[in-house]
Amino acid sequence: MHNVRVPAQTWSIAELAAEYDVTLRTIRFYEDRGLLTPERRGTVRVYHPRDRVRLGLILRGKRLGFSLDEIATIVDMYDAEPGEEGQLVYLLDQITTRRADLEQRRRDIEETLRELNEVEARCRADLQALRDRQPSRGRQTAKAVGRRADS
Amino acid sequence: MHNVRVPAQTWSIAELAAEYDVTLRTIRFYEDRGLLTPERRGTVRVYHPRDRVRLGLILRGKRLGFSLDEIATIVDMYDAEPGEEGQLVYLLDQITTRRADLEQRRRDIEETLRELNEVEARCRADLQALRDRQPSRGRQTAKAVGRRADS
DNA sequence: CTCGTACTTGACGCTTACGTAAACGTAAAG
DNA sequence: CTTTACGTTTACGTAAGCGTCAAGTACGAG
Repeated sequence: MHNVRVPAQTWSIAELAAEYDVTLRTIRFYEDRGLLTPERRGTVRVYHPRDRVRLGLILRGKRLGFSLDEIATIVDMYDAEPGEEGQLVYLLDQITTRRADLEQRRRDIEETLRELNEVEARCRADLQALRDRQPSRGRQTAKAVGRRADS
Repeated sequence: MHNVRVPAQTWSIAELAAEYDVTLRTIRFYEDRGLLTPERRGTVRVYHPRDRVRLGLILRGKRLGFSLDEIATIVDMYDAEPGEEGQLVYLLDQITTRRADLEQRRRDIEETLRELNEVEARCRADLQALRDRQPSRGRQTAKAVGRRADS
């Protein structure tokens, strides 16, 4: 089985906080919400690789705009034990839901990016026109008409 | 110029709310935050196509997890008048920032989708194994080991 | 022993994005 | 006139996601 027995590194709360650029308060808050479950040595928290990975997932979830509750269900999917059939079916259902959600977001993002490109093009054109025409004073151009969102 | 003079439809607050499936409260709140500026006929709000488009943009922004403040800057970009050079340069800068943000989100989403696919595959495999082996009772399989996020 | 550093648990505060009444206006229908 | 539908403002409530003290514990260095 080639079991290499890597020392299984651990981290303090401050180390994790520094690495992921969050505050101690935040990490403790996530624990309070059941998203992290560090070991306790006496009163002190000791974070294992598992916790570290989960923190990464949590923060990615946050970047995606999920609520902590949603993140909880997602993260728990990642390291769920196989369990019984009902559990597995439920998990598959959750996956379907999440995927639909993410694909909607992706469509939104791509649409927004396309529109940003248009706005940028208009912007550059205006800038160019402005510089061609009047190197010092600005003036309203006729091309500016009809660009507002009132079509 | 082929100016067709379309009647320029308007909507009541309830109509917009129904169409976009939000509450009246929400729409009024967006107005309070300066995101919408409907016409007033007496005391009553009258929404024009421009407002309708903006509401759509706002809601898409929300789906993407932006705050209303962020959404405000985005939406205002869409129907900004050309203005002076400084304005244009600022706008281009904003566009760059937003684009970077959105592209980060897209990467996050794609990574998450890939991982969801993996989880799903494992899940289906477990389910299959469970059904092959024990059509009635569930049992823990050896393949279940080492899947948790503690690698 | 004292200091410094890192950690702990409360507990209160704050912002965002609305929900939820309460109380009132207006205009058409019965 | 009363009801009904639809709209209005004002204002307090709330859940999420932390920030920010305050006060105490634990431990190695000097």
